[in-house]
Amino acid sequence: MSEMTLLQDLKARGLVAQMTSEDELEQHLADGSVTLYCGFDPTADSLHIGSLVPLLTLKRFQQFGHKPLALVGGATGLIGDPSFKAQERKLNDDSTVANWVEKLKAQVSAFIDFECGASSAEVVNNLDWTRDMDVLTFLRDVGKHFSVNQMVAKESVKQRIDREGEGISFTEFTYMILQSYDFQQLNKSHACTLQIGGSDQWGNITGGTELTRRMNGNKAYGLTLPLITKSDGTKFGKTESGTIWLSPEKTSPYAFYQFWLQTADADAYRFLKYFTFMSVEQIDVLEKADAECQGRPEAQSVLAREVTRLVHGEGGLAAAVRITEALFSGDLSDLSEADYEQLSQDGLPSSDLDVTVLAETPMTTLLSDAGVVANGKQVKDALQRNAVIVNGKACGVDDNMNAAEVFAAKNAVFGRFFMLKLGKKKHHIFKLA
RNA sequence: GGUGGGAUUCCCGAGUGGCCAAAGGGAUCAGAUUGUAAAUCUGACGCGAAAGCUUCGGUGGUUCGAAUCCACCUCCCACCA
Repeated sequence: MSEMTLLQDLKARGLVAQMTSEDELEQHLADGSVTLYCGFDPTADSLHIGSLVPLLTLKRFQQFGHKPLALVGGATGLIGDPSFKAQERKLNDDSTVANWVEKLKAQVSAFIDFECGASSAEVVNNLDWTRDMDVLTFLRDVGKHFSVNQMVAKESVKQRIDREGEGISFTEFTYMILQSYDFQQLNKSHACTLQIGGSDQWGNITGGTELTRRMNGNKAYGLTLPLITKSDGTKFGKTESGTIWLSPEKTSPYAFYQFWLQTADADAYRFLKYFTFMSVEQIDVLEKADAECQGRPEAQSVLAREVTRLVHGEGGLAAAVRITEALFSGDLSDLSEADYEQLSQDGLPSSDLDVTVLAETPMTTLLSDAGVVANGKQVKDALQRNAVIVNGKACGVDDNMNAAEVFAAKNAVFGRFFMLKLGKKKHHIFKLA
């Protein structure tokens, strides 16, 4: 890392999708500390792991002495980015968005350093410079610089314009102008000269560099990060239980850790480059070592550890590892009573059993109500395959109406715990109340 | 405002009077195999333990019987003005 320039490192990691005038940008970054920004729109009350790449990239720039601005889109979040979206989106109401803005601000702040002198990060909100702008000013001062012809030609809105059965509202169409205006504003107020973002943002970013040139007469640059793909072609960042969020309330550190641990071999080294601060050389060494020794590679566990630590800290990581080791590597009978308590505190799903209803509640209902699976069908399927295991004992179809016996106090560990396992990966602790 | 097209189970997408809880694909879940990987094979996949119940934008209607036919309504799209 010491010998490589920032751009070389990013390229080695596969983190550069597109950039404006590479040579000039390289020179610009070499000339001194650059202020750059990346926007995060509030489309939910938390960011998800997709935002991790740009977030960490901001940090990478900071490590090289540049000043990152994390922009939270209090204004753009009210409009909705149409880029590569197949359909027009519903508008969220402004109090919701305002609430999300606050949450994102806090989240984003965890990844960049605010106390490091000249390159200290800042969080900005584009609502601050758009809120009081009136329509006529917007149209005359900003809108005049945009050619609809060019906007229509952008790849990012093409499918909305060309595709049969879809359309785009003026509101969403205008999104690009707003984002471009952000860049121009930050260029004016913070001397920001570089915007980074996902590759879907290319159109919006180049709109901003253009506008900055026209309105401020300044050269500005753009760089986009690749879309994260998986080798099997399915969408990155989703599991059966939905999106992997950065917020521990929405995705527990344990679930988060498990997500990374289950990365396919074919993706693991690439993800290490994207999502960790390990050097490319270190990762290459690891890859070589994994290739040479047979059996299970190290990559996934390194990846899971590194990313979980980045997002949830040492404490979150420790909790995730504790649960993982208890459930997957050891004998459950090794667990102490305190361990069971700790596991549910660490984020292993758990729920209380109501003894009085056990007799007439089928296992299917019990488990789907507890959130172990989405519906009773899955439990039934698992029962048929003996894939429901309670305290080490497999249950069959016959046990479906036999919950009272399965969860009888005499079968409980320490008189009150049941470790339920469905399939190989799902665990749930039931506690007698 | 006019004309034409469309709305199907998570997604894409068949279905145009009974054989439809609805083809096929994707996603997802489980089993085998494995390494909590991939690939492959198998099963599940509206809800329900079951009997059974509720669906095909909405409301009415025709019919023994409708996702399929008719009327009206809502929303979306395209083209024309």
